[in-house]
Amino acid sequence: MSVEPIDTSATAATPSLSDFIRSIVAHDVAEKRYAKIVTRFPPEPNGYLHIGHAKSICLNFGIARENDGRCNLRFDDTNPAKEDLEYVDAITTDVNWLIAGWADQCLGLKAPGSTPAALTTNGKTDFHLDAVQPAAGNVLLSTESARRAEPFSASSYFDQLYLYAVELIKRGKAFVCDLSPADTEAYRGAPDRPGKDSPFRERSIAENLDLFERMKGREFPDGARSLRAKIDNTSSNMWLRDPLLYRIRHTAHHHTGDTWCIYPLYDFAHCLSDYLEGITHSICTLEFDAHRALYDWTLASLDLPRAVPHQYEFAKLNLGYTIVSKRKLLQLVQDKFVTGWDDPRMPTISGLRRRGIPASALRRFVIGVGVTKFDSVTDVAVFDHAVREELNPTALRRLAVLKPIKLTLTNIAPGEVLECDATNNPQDEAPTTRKVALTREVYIDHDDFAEVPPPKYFRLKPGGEVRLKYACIITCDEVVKDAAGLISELRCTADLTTRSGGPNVDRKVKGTVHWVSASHCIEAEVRLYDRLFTIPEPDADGEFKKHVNPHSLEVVTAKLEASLAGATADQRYQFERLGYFALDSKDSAAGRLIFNRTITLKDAWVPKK
RNA sequence: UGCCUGAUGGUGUAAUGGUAGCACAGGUGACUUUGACUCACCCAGUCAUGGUUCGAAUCCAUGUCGGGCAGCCA
Repeated sequence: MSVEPIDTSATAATPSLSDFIRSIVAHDVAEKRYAKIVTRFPPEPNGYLHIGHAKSICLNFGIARENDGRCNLRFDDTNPAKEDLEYVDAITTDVNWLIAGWADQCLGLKAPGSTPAALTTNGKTDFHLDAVQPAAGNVLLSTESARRAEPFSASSYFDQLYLYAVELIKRGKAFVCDLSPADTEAYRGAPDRPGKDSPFRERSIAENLDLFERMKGREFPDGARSLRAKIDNTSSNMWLRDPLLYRIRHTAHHHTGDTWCIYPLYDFAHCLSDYLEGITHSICTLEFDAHRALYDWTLASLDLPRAVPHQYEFAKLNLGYTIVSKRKLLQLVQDKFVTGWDDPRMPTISGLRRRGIPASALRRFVIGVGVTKFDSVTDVAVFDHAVREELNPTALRRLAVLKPIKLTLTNIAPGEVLECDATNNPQDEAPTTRKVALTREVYIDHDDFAEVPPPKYFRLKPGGEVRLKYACIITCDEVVKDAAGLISELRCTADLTTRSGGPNVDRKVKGTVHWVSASHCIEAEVRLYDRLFTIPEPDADGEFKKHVNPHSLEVVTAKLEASLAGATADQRYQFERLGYFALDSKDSAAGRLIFNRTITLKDAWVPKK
């Protein structure tokens, strides 16, 4: 990794990223092996995208943008039983959001409704589907653009895939098998024990052709027959033991409807989809390593006329205190541990977005962890750091009190309003300010007062002094309690000579606290999120549900400075001394504001309890 | 007990036979009208054992430990 900051913008110079896959690509570029580098991001629409997919997206789109290439968005939709249009839409939105302003110029889409065109290449019949050059900007989201381009999908290759299967049969490399699923499994053997050939393996080509056509013709029920590759049942690689190519599923597909009752399996569909699109580098995660031999076998067996794609594998992302598995995230949704896929506690792209994480922060993080074949667990602190790095320079500073204690400044008259200048962002080169009202009654945060302070406590205590940020230094004269013994009010004196412009403005006190005027504030719901799991590796024992943090969400009614009434969803705020906050894109409404805490500020002070 | 794959500070990574570097975390201090930010300093590593070589994190051998592979999922 280079020492320069990671490039997360569209216009900045290409970052000097280096990893084993980029080295391979660089080598291929140097050798001029391809006219253009083409990668793809191929999610199955059976769930929402998560932070692990973000790594894959940034790898594939990153390689494309660094090499003036293209990255196709393709739905790997070959299993209608698990897939749904809801997921197609959600994934499309997520990908668009993550790459917007960074790599959308490399996004490969196809013409709406298009399928691979038949052509003759090097004297052979060939199929190819090229990408269209879409309009710039929110390509995937506007209906105008959708008329001109749409994501690729394996299901739009079903005709060609069927033809390739027939070709494999004709070449004696595939056969129709009548073994039941259970028998197929039994015949396959085990990793340390060879499998044995199916009794149907030596059927004639003519019979295979006839049976396969009848499979397609809805003649047989689910599971009755399958199309299998004829490879080697004694191979030490299980995926070479006559793997299935097609199975019968009388299930409607979200895209092709009832047109098909046979569907290709991943290993057959994926390599050929890559080929049809002219993919040069097919990048996937480590668990597909064993499949690479089958990927190569399938393409080689068809004797295709164009250059074939190659598969490379990298280690998927693991993050501390987080689950990164679509299947398990689905369980969290179904079992109501969270409110949905886009719950701000979820590591889904939609959840992170809703929590207020900028796309640039997500990119910064996943690019920063690097690409290797080492199965690692990244510390969440690295993610937190990336988020703060993006938010600190851009977030507007605002005053907000999460858990209010009323404080009366006894030397300020009721109704009197003292205007204070508050800085909008001290990180700006020329910071601007706004006015906040200081009045007789204000709120400070519960955590900023201690009747019995721990050692080294800089905040307010009986008889102690503290600065109200942007206002003045105050002294706590009296702690007023209600009948139950709970603190109901703090009576303090304001030293107005310490205000900005006052003679004693430079007087130093150890602590500075945030505050809001009781009469010039608004109320809002604020959702305080904590990590979803209580241990660093929630699924280490396979029981991640037992480690869900029961305190992952705390909802408070906060007091906010009045200017926040005009808060907008795309603006990020730093509530001073508390953290970064964003309006909830789903539940917040004008007049009923709801903020999500994106992340707390780093807090080096740890009181001893 | 088969095959594939991997191992660099606490964590994530860089170094492609030639000075083991960066980031995060942690620690100490400076600064501070955010206990934030920023700055300075500190901390701490090549899985083991052999071999090749003038020289090994890198190449070879053996071992150890980790991950993956037996869906008609992807």
